[in-house]
Amino acid sequence: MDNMADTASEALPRDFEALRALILDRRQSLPKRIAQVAAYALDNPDEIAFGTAASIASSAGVQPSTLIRFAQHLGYDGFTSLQQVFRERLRERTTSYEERLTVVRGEGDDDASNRRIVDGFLAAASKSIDVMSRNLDDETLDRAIDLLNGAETIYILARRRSYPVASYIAYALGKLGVRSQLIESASGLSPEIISFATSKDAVIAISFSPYASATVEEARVLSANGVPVVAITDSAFSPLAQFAKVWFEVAEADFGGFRSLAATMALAMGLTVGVAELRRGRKGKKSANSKG
Amino acid sequence: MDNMADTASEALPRDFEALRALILDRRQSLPKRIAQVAAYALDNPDEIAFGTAASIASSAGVQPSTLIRFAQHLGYDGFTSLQQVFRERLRERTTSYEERLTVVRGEGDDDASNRRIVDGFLAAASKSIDVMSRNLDDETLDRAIDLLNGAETIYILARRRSYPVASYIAYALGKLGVRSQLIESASGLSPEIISFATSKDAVIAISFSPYASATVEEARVLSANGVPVVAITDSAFSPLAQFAKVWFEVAEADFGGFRSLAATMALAMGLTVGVAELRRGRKGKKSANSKG
DNA sequence: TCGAAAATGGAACATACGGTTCATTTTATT
DNA sequence: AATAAAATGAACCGTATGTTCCATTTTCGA
Repeated sequence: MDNMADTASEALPRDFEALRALILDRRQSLPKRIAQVAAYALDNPDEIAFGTAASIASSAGVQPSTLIRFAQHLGYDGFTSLQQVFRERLRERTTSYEERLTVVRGEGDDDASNRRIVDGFLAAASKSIDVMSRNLDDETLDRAIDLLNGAETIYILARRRSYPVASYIAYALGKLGVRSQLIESASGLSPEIISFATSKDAVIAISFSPYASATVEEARVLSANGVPVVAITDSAFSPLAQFAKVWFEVAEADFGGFRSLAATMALAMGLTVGVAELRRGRKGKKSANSKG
Repeated sequence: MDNMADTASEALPRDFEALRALILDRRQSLPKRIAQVAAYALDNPDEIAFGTAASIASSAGVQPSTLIRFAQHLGYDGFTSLQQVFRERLRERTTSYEERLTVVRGEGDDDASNRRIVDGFLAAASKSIDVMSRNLDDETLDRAIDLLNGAETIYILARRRSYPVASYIAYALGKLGVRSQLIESASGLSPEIISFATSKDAVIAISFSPYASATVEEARVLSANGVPVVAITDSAFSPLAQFAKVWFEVAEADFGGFRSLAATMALAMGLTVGVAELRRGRKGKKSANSKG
């Protein structure tokens, strides 16, 4: 009773993240069964949101009364008010874009068609991000960044649709103090620039079907010259995948024939900043992060 | 009883989308109060998921018993089983990126730090898209596209961080057969190119704080020469907003000092494709709305 | 206009729910 | 080892919930 008085003085978490932090903070000081509930709650928040005290208790392997004690330990006056927080969490999640889109499609056929177009691109971007978030392989990423970290100059190879990504990488690397060279067609100097690259350098090549022949050819030459290639492409059958030491398969959703660049952009920024981080501070091995 | 027997032969929707389709299908044949509930349910699915029969009925302006009748009309044996579908819908939504991020941060502090960086950019992109989806104004969008539709040549103005967007717009407009001119610093010919623009043309100018002086200056000159400007920027106080006939405020989330481009990209593609659609087929005025 | 059938409102009902209480077990302290 | 304090389990209780039932109103066809 008294030991929960001081905690009641702090405002009770009304949102899930704060509650989560509170639970993790108290984890050590909770009684065994209560801690068991706490762990279950953080692992199965949806169950807490929808289940009944009895069903949750059964799933968590405790008595229903323990749930109430758990809530009271945290300062809530009962299980119900704790449950509200878990429900709010689900409420606040914004509607997914897929869902929103189908809604939009169903209504007004003619008007707001411009809005529908933008929504389409937003949905494509969102989906692409979602897919990448699930499919990206940590180890591939680490290898790519290690490889790029060792390079004196990073050459960036991309044409047409992929070019915006390349220009963003070049911009970011420049801001981060990493030497880089963007290969673009306009200057007409691509062959000369490429001939400077050595095995001490590295290449980021970006190309999606239908693959720009210039990008493929240049990647081939560079690879043959011993310059390691990191490729971002859309398929294992991509010509780029053959020449690459490390390659990422990125599945971008499309809308109206134009594929999103959102996932590729995020990956590109990840590579860029990852290299920059390695070079200052996190040098070599990754370690010594203080806390979360 | 009998008229719902044949519907019971079809499997009952267990997921929300199927339920939604079923309701829309039956909409016409439902009694007035039941239809009222049906409309409320589709408009406030979260309320159905979390509320009690009494609270929902009150919000929808009907008796609790009507809710049960509604569920039974659809073939469910009661309100509770219908509610399950609305709850499943919330359960199935994939975890949001914000949430996923905090989880990642909490666990393994040392390893997978590269992954954390990419996740950060994915989260920033996702958030930006989310915000745009909520804040984008349909009327502004329509005005911008109408304005661009009237242009002989579309000039695209952007430097530094915004340049990737500009290059993508130029690429897309080219593919769609819309005449455009990308203004870039490299050529050193910006002033000459700009001097060709007339009031029959239009400009898309993109700049975020800290605003590239070249972009601002060129937008000023073009605007003074009577060339209408569509601006994409980050604040009402942006210098670009002053010169623009139409301007969009885009709030991009950032990670590690680098702001996302995801929302800006989607908007840019929307403008681009919107104009192209207007020019072929949907030509000129938007009208002829058939229904609501 | 009349009558039957469907729809609706509202009260009554059974029960499943969260919360409380108390006996028992476990833990900590001296 | 003895005792006090905390934690736990399990039965109990009041209430709020979903559901059912019935009287009334509305709708539709003859």
